[in-house]
Amino acid sequence: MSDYRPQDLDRKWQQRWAASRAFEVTEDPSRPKFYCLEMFAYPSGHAHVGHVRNYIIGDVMARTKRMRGYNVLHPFGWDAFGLPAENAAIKGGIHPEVSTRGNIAHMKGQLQRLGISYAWEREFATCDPEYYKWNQWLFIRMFERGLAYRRRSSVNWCPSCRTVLANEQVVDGGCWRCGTPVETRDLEQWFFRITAYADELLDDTVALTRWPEKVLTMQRNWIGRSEGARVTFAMEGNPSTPIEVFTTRIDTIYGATFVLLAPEHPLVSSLADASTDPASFRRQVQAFRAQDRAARMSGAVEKQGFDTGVRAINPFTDQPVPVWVANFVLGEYGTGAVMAVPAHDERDFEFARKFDLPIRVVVTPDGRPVAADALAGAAVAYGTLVDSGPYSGLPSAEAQKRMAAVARERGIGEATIQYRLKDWGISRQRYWGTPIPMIYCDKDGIVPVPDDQLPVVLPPMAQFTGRGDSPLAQVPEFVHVTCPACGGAARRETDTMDTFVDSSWYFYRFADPRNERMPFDPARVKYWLPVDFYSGGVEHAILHLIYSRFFARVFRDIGLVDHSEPFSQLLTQGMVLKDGAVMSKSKGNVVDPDTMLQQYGADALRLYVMFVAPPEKEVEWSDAGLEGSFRFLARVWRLVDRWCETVGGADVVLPDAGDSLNAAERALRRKTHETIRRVTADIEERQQLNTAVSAMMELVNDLYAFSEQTVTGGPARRPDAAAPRGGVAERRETIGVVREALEALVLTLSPFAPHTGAEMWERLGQAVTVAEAAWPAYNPSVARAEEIVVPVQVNGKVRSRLTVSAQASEQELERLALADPAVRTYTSGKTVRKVVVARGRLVSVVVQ
RNA sequence: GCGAAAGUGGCGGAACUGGCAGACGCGCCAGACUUAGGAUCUGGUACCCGAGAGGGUAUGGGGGUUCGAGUCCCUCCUUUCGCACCA
Repeated sequence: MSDYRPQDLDRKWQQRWAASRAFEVTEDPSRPKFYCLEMFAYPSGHAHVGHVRNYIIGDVMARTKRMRGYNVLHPFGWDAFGLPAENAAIKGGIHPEVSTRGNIAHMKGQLQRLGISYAWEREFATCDPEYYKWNQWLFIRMFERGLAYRRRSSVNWCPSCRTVLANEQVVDGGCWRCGTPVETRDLEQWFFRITAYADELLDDTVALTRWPEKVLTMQRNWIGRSEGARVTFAMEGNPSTPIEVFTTRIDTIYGATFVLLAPEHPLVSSLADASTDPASFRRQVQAFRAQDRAARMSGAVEKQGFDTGVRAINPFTDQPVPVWVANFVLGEYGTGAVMAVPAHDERDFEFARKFDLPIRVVVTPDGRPVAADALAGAAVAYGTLVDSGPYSGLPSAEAQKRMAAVARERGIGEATIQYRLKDWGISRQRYWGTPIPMIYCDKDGIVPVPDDQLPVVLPPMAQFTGRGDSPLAQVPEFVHVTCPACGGAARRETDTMDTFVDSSWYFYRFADPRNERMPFDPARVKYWLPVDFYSGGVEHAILHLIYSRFFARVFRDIGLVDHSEPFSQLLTQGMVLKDGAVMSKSKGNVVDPDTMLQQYGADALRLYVMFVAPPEKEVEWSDAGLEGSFRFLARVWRLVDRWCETVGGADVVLPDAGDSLNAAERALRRKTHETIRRVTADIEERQQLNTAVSAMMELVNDLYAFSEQTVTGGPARRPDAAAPRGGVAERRETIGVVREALEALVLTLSPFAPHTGAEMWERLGQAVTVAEAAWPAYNPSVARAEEIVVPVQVNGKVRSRLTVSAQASEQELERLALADPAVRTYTSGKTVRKVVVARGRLVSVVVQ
């Protein structure tokens, strides 16, 4: 008799795995590979059970695939650069390097105590110069290809702290530290030309069949491709400054009765100068620009605008139309100017009604004119053109083609495609990130750092003041450099890269994490990639996953990889809530895995988190549920404890056809194989890990019932009493069947509960460890039931059940059903209209 | 507002291709074993009527297709998530 003491098992097996480097792998062309990856972690200090759920999901997959014969790569690392560490340094004076390394050490310990089967030999952190060197290398390759470029762009600026703020440091429009309202400043910054891949990133989403549709939809919306046309409106009396607009509805251009400019539009400034009251003009523009930041968050912003006093010429009607500045027109999208067609656009309609601007109906459902006064709202549907000169009578789609073609002939526009996706601004005026490897020379301009001088290492910094722009600009030894081209005095770029750069290719590095000559060896990446199973939070549905898809294409075009999509299958795991809210330190509702481990061991926690709900679903944490999983493991433990001696040394070969088995033995055997089938499919095909666990629970329940029936004493009725420990009355067949069941159970359970599984496997007398053991084989002929129960419905209600051979024919079933006494009480005196037989499932009788 | 997903016992959730709704677990009730049990084992547990056998009603509401609907179609309601003036 031995008690279930999971803490001892955790320690024992974790030590063994570490000592034998059990989960390290090498490329092996003779075996199918499986690259299982969970999104790496930001080392915040402590992992809570919400984070940990993701690692457990991945670990169940990895361990299962290993047992299924795959060569499994299951690595882990740290997304270690980022703002929180730097903020902490500003507040508390601890250098980011120090706090980050400390946090990594602690979290690594947490994951190891959970028994996650990582190839720790491959671990790295993005703040390792050996890693970020290759960020810099890749940046230079992108610069060479025109994929990295520099332009002016605005940043958040706190006038009080005199520093640049990241978006997440702007809280309710104010600075995170002092609350001062944030201003906008224009700085020269670096961008990645992701828009060059917009079409490809969009089109290829259809090939991602193993991604959640939700994520693909979000990505498609993010890219936001829209087909339309650019059209030029000349300025009345000033042909040198035309206004270009983008529209998806050129078919409605005869209804364009005014033009709207974004407050940021380049023309606005000169229009202000020319206006009758430049000061008031500018004041209004400034007010609109300020709205963007603060008002946008606080709900619906009312549409506002004012007349610039100038007019533009509608190039199709040749009529002058007023030009207004409007707060709802976006400066960054399209051309920053729109033609307003109030009759056919809701926003324009609202605006026109508010400011009493003219409305012209130019598209109607049937081609018959409609008075503008009759409109209750904008008519946005396609239809037939009216009052549109030579285009009247054409359907919208046809008109769009012809009008775009005519615009092109006349040199006033053309059909074009517009994206919502913008180029990726990667400059960060921060310390704790990858230095951008560029040098500015008065003579040679922008010069990349030569490859052989990489990495550009972050200089140690004594003090973090949180003032000024880029912290690196305050380190003279870092800034002053000689120009690689002319050898003269030059200065370094002092911005660092967005940390999303780090996370956009780390999954390649895991294939070859110590390479000193290249970001990775293409041959190794060719073997391991793409990632077969990638899991992480939905919060990365857009940015991380789209940037990674972008980087994969860049690597492909550089010639380092031969695929376009880095992740074959994506699983977005749901969050773990506590008291109905996401766990967070500030809310004080964090469930610490270590506390749970001390009480119940790693396996109970792992099992519970897998059992409570399907992986994608959000779940509410429950201590009672965890307790239940612990009880289940103890129940399995007692079962194995009771049988291990009997079964351990036994060598019983079960016949394929179970002729010599009695009914109970055959039933147990059937259950065993049915369980293998269900668990395997639930893990591999459906990733429905909760039902895999319940299938195993059913088998355990059956094993208890079986022991109860067939063996005196029962398995654990009296764990403390000197109950006979097997070997008494058992038939060889019984032992064989139980042994098969227990082995299947322990094997299928071990990905979920690896420590308990390994120990029980050992106790069952197995020579190899459970992690190396082969997954149990499913035998369909054993799993098939000989006898089945078929319900019989009369007019849709179940009235009887037939116990028949599984081979019973449809005719047989119909005959038996109609002859059944219970059925006859409902059919007697009535006419049987119809009998439907679903073989093996059900008989449905219709009477009248 | 637009888009997507989801609504099943007291709770978490099952139900694979349209075929016995509620697997499995939690909780609760009872029994056994016990000095004791918050351990363990066994049984019960959707709701209503009925002593019982049994009957009826149930998968957010309403309608439809079908021998048969949690599952498919239409419509409405609610919740969650995403996008939120993208012209």
